[in-house]
This record gives sequence, structure tokens and C-alpha cells, in this order.
Amino acid sequence: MAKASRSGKSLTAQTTARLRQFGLRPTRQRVELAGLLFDDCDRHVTAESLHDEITKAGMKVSLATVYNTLHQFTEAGLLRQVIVDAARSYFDTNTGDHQHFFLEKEGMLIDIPGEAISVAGVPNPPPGLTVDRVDVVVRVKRA
Amino acid sequence: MAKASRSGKSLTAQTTARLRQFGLRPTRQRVELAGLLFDDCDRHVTAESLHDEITKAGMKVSLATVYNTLHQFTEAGLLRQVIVDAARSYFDTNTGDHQHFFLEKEGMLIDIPGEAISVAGVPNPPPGLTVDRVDVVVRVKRA
DNA sequence: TCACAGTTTAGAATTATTCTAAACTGTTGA
DNA sequence: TCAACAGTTTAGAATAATTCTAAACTGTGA
Repeated sequence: MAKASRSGKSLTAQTTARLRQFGLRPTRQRVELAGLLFDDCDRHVTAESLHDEITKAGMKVSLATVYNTLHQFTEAGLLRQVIVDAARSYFDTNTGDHQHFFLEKEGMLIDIPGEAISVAGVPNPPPGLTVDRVDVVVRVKRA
Repeated sequence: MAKASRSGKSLTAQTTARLRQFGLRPTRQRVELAGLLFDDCDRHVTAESLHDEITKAGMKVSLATVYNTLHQFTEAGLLRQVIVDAARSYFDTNTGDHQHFFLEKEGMLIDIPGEAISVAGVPNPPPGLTVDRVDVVVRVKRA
């Protein structure tokens, strides 16, 4: 019998169902990537890091597909893109309201729960503009 | 007589002095770029936009020099780099404590005074890390 | 099982940015 | 005033992340 979760469905079956719910055809590549991304805890990846990871796990997905998939997952609301570094894009599996610590030196992101932080005093945006989202990045350094 | 400010020094002389104060040799290129950047109000530029601007103003500075200069000015504390867009780097002539509205569609930044916004509840960073800076980006859209 | 729309992919292309090495220019000391 | 040199500029090549292209492939619904 295949790996199974408490629900009785295999992980793959769960992932497949999830992808379908989000309007994405469950291709082998998407299922495998989703398997890595959504299996456990919250994760922060770059296209490169995810590509390395899946390759080392013995699966074959092209880098172009990793890029495509990250964007499609983001579009679908399964991922959130985090902009903290001029050099590369991060994607976060936690799509809920939260913020980040960012350790630039090591390219590491750490979630800060949304309830923890509050931002007060944001002025009204200039006429014709509406607030889409407020991002807080707490840049940290090794002491 | 050359353009002069209330101080009686020409703008160029002022700029030159300023660059020297910050440990930068006042070359023609740096003086010209500084002239555009620091003459009036607070500004947000990209390497490309600043290069276009100086070129259109009839001065000749290579794009590589614009990049070098933006980084040197940033290093010296005359500019601050703002990371809001995965596609390009912005530099802000306002180096004081403040935050930004960002209109992604148009690549436009608008300052929010530091006193206006307050961020409460930032947790202690993980052991061994210290907070370097807290950046707030208010992403806005055309209504 | 077939047909086809949607997907993947290798490799080329693009874009922002950095690097390189040669030419140039402030500055300083005589 | 000027020679000399360290610091600077620059064209163009190089790099790195990302996107594009067009051809091959694959879920899916009938």
C-alpha cells in the first residue's frame, strides 16, 4: 500500500485533489513540486532552491517549469511571493496574514505571525489609490 | 556669475564640498549626478531612470558609472536602497527614517514620514540575530 | 482510445546588473 | 606648474535570474 495520511487518501491523491480545486491540472511536475512544498510546515523557496531540491530527490523537472509552477501557484493563491532581496524572488507557502524576518547574508526568511505585529498610522494613500497590502520586513543580522 | 545659492557658493561648489565630506572624490560624473539627485526635493530613481535623465540633460555618463555611483552614494550614506520590486532596484535620496507607498504598476514610490507610521509587536529575533531595520511597504493600486 | 487543449522543456533570448582591463583625471608634493 | 599615481570612468564582455519559443508530450473528456 502507498504512503497514506490519516484521511486514507495517498498524499498524491490529496495533492491532486488540491490542485484541481485551485483550477490547476495535476501534472506529474505540479504534483511533485506541490508534494515538496505543501507536505509539512511553512516553507520559503526560490526557483533555484526548489529546483535543486526536487532534482536531489530524484525527480526531473526543468527549471523553466519550476518558474512556471511557482508563478501559477502564486496566481492560484497557493503561494505568496516575498520581495526582500534585489537578487532573487522568494515564495512562501504561508499565504495567510504574516510578516518576515529576513537574514540577508544567508538569504533566510522567518515568518512572524500576523497577529504579532501591528502597523499603525498608515496615511491615506494619494487620491485614486487604494491600499492593497502592507508588508513589513524586519531585516536582521548576526549579532 | 554662475548659478549661486543663498550661501554664495555655486551649486557645483556646494556639491563638490558635500562629496568630499562624504569621502568621495568629486569627479565630473559624481558632481553631475549629485546635482540631479540632491538639488531639490526627495527623489526615487533607478539606475536606468537616472541614466536617461542625465543623458537627456546633455551630460555624458556611462550606465556603469551610474550603477557605481549609486552604490558608492549608498555606501557613503547619501542614498538609501529601497527593495520593493523584484525587477529593479530603487534608490531614495531621503535617507532618514521613513517608509513607502509603492505603486507597482507604474514603478512609483511615495515617501511616508517616519513619524506617521509605527510598527508594534515585532518579536525578538531568533537568538544570535539583531534587528537592523524595519521596512514597511504599503502596496497600493489605482482604485 | 482519440483528439486536443494545456503543459513541459531545451535552449535561446532578455534584462538588470557586475566585471574587466585599458584609458582618463583629480590630487598631491616638489 | 606639473609629474606621477591612485582612484575613476568606460565600452563592451560577462553573469545571473528570469522569461520566451516552438516543438514534443500528456491529462482529460467524449
